[in-house]
Formats: sequence, C-alpha cells, structure tokens
Amino acid sequence: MDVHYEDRSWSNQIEEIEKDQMKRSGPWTVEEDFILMNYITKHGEGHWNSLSLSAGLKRTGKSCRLRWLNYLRPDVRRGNITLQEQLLILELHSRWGNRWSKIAEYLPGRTDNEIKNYWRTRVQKYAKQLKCDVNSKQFKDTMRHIWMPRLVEKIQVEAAKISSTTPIELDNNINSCMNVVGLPTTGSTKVEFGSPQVVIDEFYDKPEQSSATTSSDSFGSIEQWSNTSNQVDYYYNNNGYNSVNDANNNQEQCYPDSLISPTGYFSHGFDFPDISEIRCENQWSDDQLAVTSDNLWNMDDIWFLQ
DNA sequence: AAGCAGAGCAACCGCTCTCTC
DNA sequence: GGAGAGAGCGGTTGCTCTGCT
Repeated sequence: MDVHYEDRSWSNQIEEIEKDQMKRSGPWTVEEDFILMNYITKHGEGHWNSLSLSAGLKRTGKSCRLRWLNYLRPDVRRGNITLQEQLLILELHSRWGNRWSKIAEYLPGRTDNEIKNYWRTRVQKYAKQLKCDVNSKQFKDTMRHIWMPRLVEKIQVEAAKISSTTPIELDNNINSCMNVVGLPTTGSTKVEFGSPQVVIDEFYDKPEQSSATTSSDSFGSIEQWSNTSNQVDYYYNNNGYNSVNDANNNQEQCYPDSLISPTGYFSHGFDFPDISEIRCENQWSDDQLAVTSDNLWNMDDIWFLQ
C-alpha cells in the first residue's frame, strides 16, 4: 500500500503524514501480521521504518522488526524449552551472562526474548525460592552442582528410553530427531542416542574407533555412533576454536576459545559433588530445593537431595 | 461462580552500537 | 571526525491465562 503524497493537496498530505505518525501499539492483529508477512515475503526484511510505512502498517519500525523476529519468522520454534535447551541456557548464561542474543545463537529457532523470558520466569524464580541472588556464587553453585546434574540425569533417562524403545530413523526423520534431543540444527551436530553421550559440535574430529552413521539435511547433519563412554559430554565448536587434547581417545579435538565450559558440563565429563555439603553450606531446606517448576524439583525427587 | 494471585509471554522502552554521508 | 538514522540488545511492563481459595 504505497502512499504517494505528491498526488494530493497539501492539506491532505499533511493529514496523511499526521495519520501515519499516529503509531499503533499493543497486541498485533491477524491482519497486521498478514500485511507484514506478505510485505517481507515480497521485499525482504530490513529498513524497518520505511518498511512499516511502505507496507501501510501503523507501527514503528522497531515494532515490526520485533514482531517479525520473535513471532512471524518461519524458523521460529515455539513451545516448551527442552531439557537440553535448559541445560544449554544454564551453561551459556554462566559464560556470557545476560547476553541473550548470543545465547540464542546456540538455540536455533529460539529467540533472545524467549530465552530471556525463560530465565526470568523459571531460573530467577528458583533463585528467589532459595533466597539468593541469581548472580550470587551460592546460586551458581546450586546450578552447577544440583540443577545441571539433575538435568543431565533426566536427559540420560530420556536418551535411554529412546534407544530402548524405538530406533530412530535418522535418514527419514531428521527433524523429529533434532526435536527429541533439542539440539541446534545449524552446522554439524552429532548426537549419540542410546548412551548418555550427547555431542554438539560443528568441527568435531570423529574418534577413529567409533562407528557412526550420518545423515544430513538443509539444516545440518546429525551423526550417530556406537557407545564408548558413560560420560555425558557436550562439545561445542564454532569459528575461532582452540584445541584441547582428549586423553580418552588420545586425539586432538577442537574447542572454541569462547566456549571453554565454565561449569564443566560442556567439557570432558563432569563431577557429581557431595550435594549434602552444598546444602549444609548454604543452609537450604528440602522445601527450598524441592519446589520449582520444570518438573525438576518435584517432591518425588527429594530422595536425590537426601 | 467470582475474585485473586502468580506465571508466562508478547510487546514496548530506552540505551548503545553501527553504518552512512 | 561528527551527526543522524537505522538496527540491535537488554530491561521492563502489562495483558492473558490458569489455578487456587
């Protein structure tokens, strides 16, 4: 809906301009979504202010951009944050803090807004329950020593379930596989089903002794290989990596400079510390530790904390 | 059934960064 | 190098939904 001011009288033009400047706010309507999607499909994204005007939307360019990026983009993934994604968020947040967009880069389809909301609603709530600051050492310790092992354990259980019941047809069902493990779908991703080992790696050197099957699609590739370890290892790599020698397979592997895992969960192995010690140190009660969302700290899990 | 509280999430705001002229 | 516009990012707000009393 192009507006040609030059075809009208001055008063009409001014009226039109004033009308354009009365920007709408609040929830987007289906019609507005449709207009925005149509316009971007035809003309592409960018230049949001002029896009808004040209498309005939009474929204600010910023608002259009946000709506597109967080909601209308075809590759936006909606729905529950998976266990793997939760683990990833905790890990990456411990490295980068509130760099939501950077964290979002590692969770394809998730937006920075969504991750930020997750952090604020779930993680900060949990910190509140523990009566400690989300940035405190106390809370970071809980994350590292209690929450993350718990997540890893749950991921292991899920992985075991998958391998013991239905073999996954990697070639035919790549997207659902990615959904099951909740792994990034960009770059090359390796997932070991049936054992706790899950590897996310874009430039990972394949262990020579492992037998692997690989499938790929437009999003990347996924590789399955035989079990050699009971550890859960998450290896990340991206551009600008450094190398770490892997003692297990005596082979050099590449790790990104920016992704040396601060918590250790995404490095080689991890330790399960004495939880009672941490609890004692921080004087946390069962109630404090047991009550939270995400089904991670329900009452059934109290045994774990004891 | 009504009222209330809390959770979840979409959208907005303000600041900063980047790019262009 | 500086100004202005556009874009991006993180923090905050406010609306809606759900569950509890």
